[in-house]
Amino acid sequence: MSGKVAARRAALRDTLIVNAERRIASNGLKNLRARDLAKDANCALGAIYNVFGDLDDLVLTVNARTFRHLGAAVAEALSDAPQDAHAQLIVMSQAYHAFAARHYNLWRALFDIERPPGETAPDWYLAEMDQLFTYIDAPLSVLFPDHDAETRALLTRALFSSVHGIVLLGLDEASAGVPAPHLDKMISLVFSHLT
Amino acid sequence: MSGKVAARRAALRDTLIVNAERRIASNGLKNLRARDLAKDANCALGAIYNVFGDLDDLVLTVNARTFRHLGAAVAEALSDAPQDAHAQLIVMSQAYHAFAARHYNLWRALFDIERPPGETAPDWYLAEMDQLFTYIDAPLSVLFPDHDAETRALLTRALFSSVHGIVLLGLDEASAGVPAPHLDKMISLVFSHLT
DNA sequence: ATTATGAATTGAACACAGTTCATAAGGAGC
DNA sequence: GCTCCTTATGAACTGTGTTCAATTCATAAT
Repeated sequence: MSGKVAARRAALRDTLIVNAERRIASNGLKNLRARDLAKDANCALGAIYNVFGDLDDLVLTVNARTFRHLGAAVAEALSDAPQDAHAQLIVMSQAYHAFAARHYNLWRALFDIERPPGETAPDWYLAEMDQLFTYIDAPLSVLFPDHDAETRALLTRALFSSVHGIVLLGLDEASAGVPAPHLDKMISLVFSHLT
Repeated sequence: MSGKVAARRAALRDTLIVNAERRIASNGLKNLRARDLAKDANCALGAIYNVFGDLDDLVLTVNARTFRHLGAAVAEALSDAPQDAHAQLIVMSQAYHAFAARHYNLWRALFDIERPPGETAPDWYLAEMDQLFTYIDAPLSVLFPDHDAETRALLTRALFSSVHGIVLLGLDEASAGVPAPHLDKMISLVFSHLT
């Protein structure tokens, strides 16, 4: 049975992912320690590097999960939303806010991990991003049927970035610290003025 | 002459600030090294800690300068702007974009430094932020005279955060990477739809 | 001038990360 | 059971920020 090794490695991989996710969620990305993970998984320190290239690889794997969950949360909110295009944009954005607030450290890890210079984001990241853009693009087509595709693509990006910025600064307790209902109002304010 | 020591320390302080700023600007915050700074300043490693509590203290000092320059850039753009409220919002935002692009690493350092948990942002940070909010508030008062003060304050925050988000994601080459003219168009798109 | 005293400076040492790699342990094929 | 190759191990290596005992220096008293 030569799959013995593979199975053990796969199990270790899962254990590491689960524990890394738990540790990031509760203590934040910057408090993630290789030695803690090894203890969690009852494995040698070096074993982590048999399964992942380095810690960033592991974090990136956690991030892929997080981004999927984020996409799912937005999609679910959208599926329950009314037909009104404005309402859809607001519901999605508030779902983004809710996810970011609920899983703050995991959400931050999506953007706080830094890539070596010149390296591009992983494919799943760009794909998940595109998916979010697609959700936004539909109601925008309804609201602004006269825009050409490129302009609408820019507006889509711009509005996603806007919501991201509002949530990012709004959830940063130390600098801005806005209560959740205010954040939701800020989101709806921006979209309600969008004509 | 007891000012001898104080003068030497003040000189070292300045030297460290200037070199830290240069190093952050060219290599980014995460490549700033205490030992490099000591070599730059021809001082002992420990001398840094006679003058600053820790490296974060030094970076915070650099950040204060950067934030002042940022505020000045926005103010200057505003002073050259037309009377039209929409135009003012766009000009300021594009000035923000221009500053962030021109001094990318210094601008990132403003937000990438992390504070100990529970610690609030320094006063100069909040004050500089308020100043930016004030610039935004004026044209918004013209555009939306019917909003009460609190709603307008939320809209101000929301729009600042929006621009920040657009610039933040737009300048992140690895993930989004939007050319500068597109970024400016995204900014003007958002504001041109604001009614 | 000389010396005595305490403050300021120094840089080797410390603590603590991620990562590596010589060695040990384990499994596959005969 | 034996051999050989793969895999796992964790002590050691490298590179950080920070500290602090030892030293140097500035000031004032004599």
